[in-house]
Amino acid sequence: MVQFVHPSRDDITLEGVLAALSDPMRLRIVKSMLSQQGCMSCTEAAPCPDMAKSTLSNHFRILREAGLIHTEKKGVEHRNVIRQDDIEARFPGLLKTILGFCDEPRQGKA
Amino acid sequence: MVQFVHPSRDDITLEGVLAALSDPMRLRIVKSMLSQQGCMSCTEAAPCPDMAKSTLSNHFRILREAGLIHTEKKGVEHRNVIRQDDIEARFPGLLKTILGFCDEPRQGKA
DNA sequence: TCGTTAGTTCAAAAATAACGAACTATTGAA
DNA sequence: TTCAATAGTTCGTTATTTTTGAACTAACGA
Repeated sequence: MVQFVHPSRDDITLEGVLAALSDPMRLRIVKSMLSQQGCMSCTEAAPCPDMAKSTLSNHFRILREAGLIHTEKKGVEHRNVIRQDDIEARFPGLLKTILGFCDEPRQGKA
Repeated sequence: MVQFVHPSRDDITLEGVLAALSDPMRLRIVKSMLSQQGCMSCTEAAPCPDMAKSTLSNHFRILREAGLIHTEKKGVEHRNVIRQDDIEARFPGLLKTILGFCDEPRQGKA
């Protein structure tokens, strides 16, 4: 039985959030979850199709333990939601600021 | 003769900046440089005194190559300045947002 | 010139991340 | 109920990144 570890709002740290977002793949995951604004399964939010399941699972665990997403089991899949309110309460504007730049599709040289 | 690699303003990438700032030590370095608002030698900006010189040097190289700091040789030491204008031009508000939260000394459980 | 200081480079050790294989849990169909 | 399929996790190994100490360079001062 899988137990998900979710930090409480106050246990969300800046370094944890930054570390979680410093990975291009995780940045994309969060970005797609933000634009979706609803639950997404791990596979739905996968940043690229050819990523190993275990790697993807690990990325979600890191995002989860950093407090960026909330995961709960729903049937055969896991529903992930971005913890936008908690992060906003903890670090107002941070997510919007970071992901806002991420929205520019490409910047100069690819 | 040491040649420093500094990306031009437009070559500064979000992921590079986030990756550079995702390390607690580098975050502290940048933080102290921001509060100082002037040149700092590597040793002056060292986040902890017991860090190996090579590690410190490596952190500065990462910050430099991410475009966060500018380094130039001045006598026996290296003067590092934060490239605040370039980062602001590239990602307005990012640095202030991120480092602003970093200013809270400690948050809940240490 | 010699010693000291500040920082870099290199190669090896330590820590992290990615992967494939095996596993668990749920669903749906026979 | 049993069997196959699906969605993720966990584990152990490999690959990549970080940290470190040792040796080096460059600038300064006595």
